[in-house]
Amino acid sequence: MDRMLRGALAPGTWMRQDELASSMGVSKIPVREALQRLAALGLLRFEPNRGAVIPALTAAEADENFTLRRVVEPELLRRAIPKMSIVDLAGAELALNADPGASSDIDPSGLEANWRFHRAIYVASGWERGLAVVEILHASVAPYVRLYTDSLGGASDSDDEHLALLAACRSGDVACALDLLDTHLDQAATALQVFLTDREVREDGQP
Amino acid sequence: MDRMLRGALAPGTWMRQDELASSMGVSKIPVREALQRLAALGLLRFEPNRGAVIPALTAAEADENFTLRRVVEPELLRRAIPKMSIVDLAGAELALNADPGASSDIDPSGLEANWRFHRAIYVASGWERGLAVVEILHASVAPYVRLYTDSLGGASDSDDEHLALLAACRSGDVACALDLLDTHLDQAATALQVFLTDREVREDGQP
DNA sequence: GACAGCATAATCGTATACGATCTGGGAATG
DNA sequence: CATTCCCAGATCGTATACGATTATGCTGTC
Repeated sequence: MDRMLRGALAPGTWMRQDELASSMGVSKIPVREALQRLAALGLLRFEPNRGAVIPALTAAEADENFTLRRVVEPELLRRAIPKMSIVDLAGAELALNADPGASSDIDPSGLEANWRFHRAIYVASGWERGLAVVEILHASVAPYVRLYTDSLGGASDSDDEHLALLAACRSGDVACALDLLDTHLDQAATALQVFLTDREVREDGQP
Repeated sequence: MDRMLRGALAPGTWMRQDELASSMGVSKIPVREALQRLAALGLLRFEPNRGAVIPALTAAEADENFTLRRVVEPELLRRAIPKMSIVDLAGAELALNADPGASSDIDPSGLEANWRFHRAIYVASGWERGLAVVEILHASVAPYVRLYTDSLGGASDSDDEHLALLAACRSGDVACALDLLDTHLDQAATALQVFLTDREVREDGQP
């Protein structure tokens, strides 16, 4: 139910309560409560008497987002690696392998699979709060990452980085893993940054 | 309305919906929506058919909490200091001065005032998301900080640290400010840690 | 033809109502 | 006397209903 918003909907979309309610076979009340939860996380914004809308992200906000991820995720990774069991490793590998094959129709860019991979690693850290924070940060940029990933034909080049990261986790090489994660995030951040700044100057031209 | 939960209520307290509703002169529905927002932030937990309860924090979770703050808050501070206007500085000073004099009845430990001070600095960074994250982290440990601060007679010893931090902000000395913040958080973290571990072993004795 | 003004439809936000679930205490039983 | 069962009160979660607010399209006027 909440998963529908993890990057699947475009910014600016209005969440019609009656529509969601009838499509899910419930009344507006549980729908509104779910929307309020998402709004509290910043994935949605309630405007008075107008309902909930998926907010647009400025380039500055995206930059903030990735900077936060680049300070929080290393902490998760650092603590996760020594704790990763064989099952955790297998789970992460599974998330990776599910990626190229069955790029499902609702996730053509493999964005969900990508996040499941990172998540599978981070859960081993035992840091629920930190994982939640990162998950929100990831979700709030997801709509944009999806936009430019879909158009640019997929993020298959980052698969190598994922494999290398998984290998580092397996061998317990924390320093190497942290290094890989940092470049991984850095590349994603710059890619999104050029996409957003392009979009912003384009919109300044014809608002 | 949400402010009632910013550390004012003890863990384990059940949020009775009818009670809140009638005390605020509204029905349960807006109350439930507010509770859902808080639950999304982890400040509350909904248990099926039992309502919302303020969750207890383990020592490990408190440790995670402060570790996150110690990686996020420096980023906020680093970006805030060069941007702080004269109004921002005055706002921070005001929050400090309001602290010792009028320790209000609902905030005997000056915890609210303490947070307003830090917040007044961080808002200058322009990082809304990061500020929100830190605010949640602060709020979720607030009930415990309140417990040991109230009993130990107040955190007047940290006023010096606050003054020094404010001075560093004024002079634009980022390195010094970061150092002060780190020790500030470190002290708070260790104090809470001994309090919680004490509490946990005491509860192990008679569960 | 463009634009202000109004009527109508769509949508939101919340009060009320009601079935479902949980809690606590007393009666019945071994 | 301890234990189990059951019922009444309390509380939750959600469907329905309705006033309030906003969007939309039409009409009349300049």
